Amino acid sequence: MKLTDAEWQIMNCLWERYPATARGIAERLPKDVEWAYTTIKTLLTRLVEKGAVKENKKGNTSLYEPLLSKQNARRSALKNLANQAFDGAFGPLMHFLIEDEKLTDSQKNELLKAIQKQDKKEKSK
Amino acid sequence: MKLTDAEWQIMNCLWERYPATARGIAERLPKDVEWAYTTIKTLLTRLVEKGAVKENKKGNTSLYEPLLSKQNARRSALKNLANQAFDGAFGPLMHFLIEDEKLTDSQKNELLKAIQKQDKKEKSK
DNA sequence: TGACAACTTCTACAACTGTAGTAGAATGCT
DNA sequence: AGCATTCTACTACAGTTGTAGAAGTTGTCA
Repeated sequence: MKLTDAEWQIMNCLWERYPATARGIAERLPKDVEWAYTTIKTLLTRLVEKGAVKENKKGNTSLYEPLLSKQNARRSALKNLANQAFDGAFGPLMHFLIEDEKLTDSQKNELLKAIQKQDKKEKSK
Repeated sequence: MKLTDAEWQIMNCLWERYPATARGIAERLPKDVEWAYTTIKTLLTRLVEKGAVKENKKGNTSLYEPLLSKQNARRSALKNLANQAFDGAFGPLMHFLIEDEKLTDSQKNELLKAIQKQDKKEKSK
């Protein structure tokens, strides 16, 4: 499932807390995003049509909650990027990240630990 | 600079070898991409307008070459993804990759080495 | 030199995206 | 009950993207 830029904004708010009303989402959008209320509704409607969000009419007002998990959305986005820009493989992608982006020492340590931990879990299986 | 899906296809061919003609690019497109020749031309024109590609009319035929480097295109794409889906930070992105994607042992080793190497370079600066 | 091939530029057009207005229904306050 | 507020559903509309046809121009080979 592929999300557009605007849809990511909405989903990010929704994942942060749900069920949520359109109004609630409006309030949790980043300060610099100034969308008309109806814009948010439109986006939500599209997300419902896509099956990324569930809508629950509660009397007068709709409550929304994600069907697509953040996990999965991230996975798709990364997969997509890997395909487009890294020959479909994650290895080169990570490589690029490590070489290109400046990591602080603590970030590096954290990564090392993460890799090792993941390693151990793997072994114990 | 943001590239669309179709534009990535073109750019990938162009980075692989340039200067290149539209015909040449057509030939190097993945087998499953079957675009009319004019489709490729349209995309190239748009890329030129965007400033991602330079066009060089050689008599009857145009030669194209990238102005946008692969490096930079990748950087932008990653930055964009990080912003959208990982609160703008690369740390969590990498973390996600490491935890979520199954790495083979050798991939892990390679990463460890890469991190360490990068570390050393950093120190020696 | 004429005909076919290969190029180029223009135009087209539907689907998707970003962004929002309008009108009518439901709710709430006095 | 009546008016203001707040929702919702529907419509709109320009810009971007994917995809390509048409028509004119240049090159090439017999």
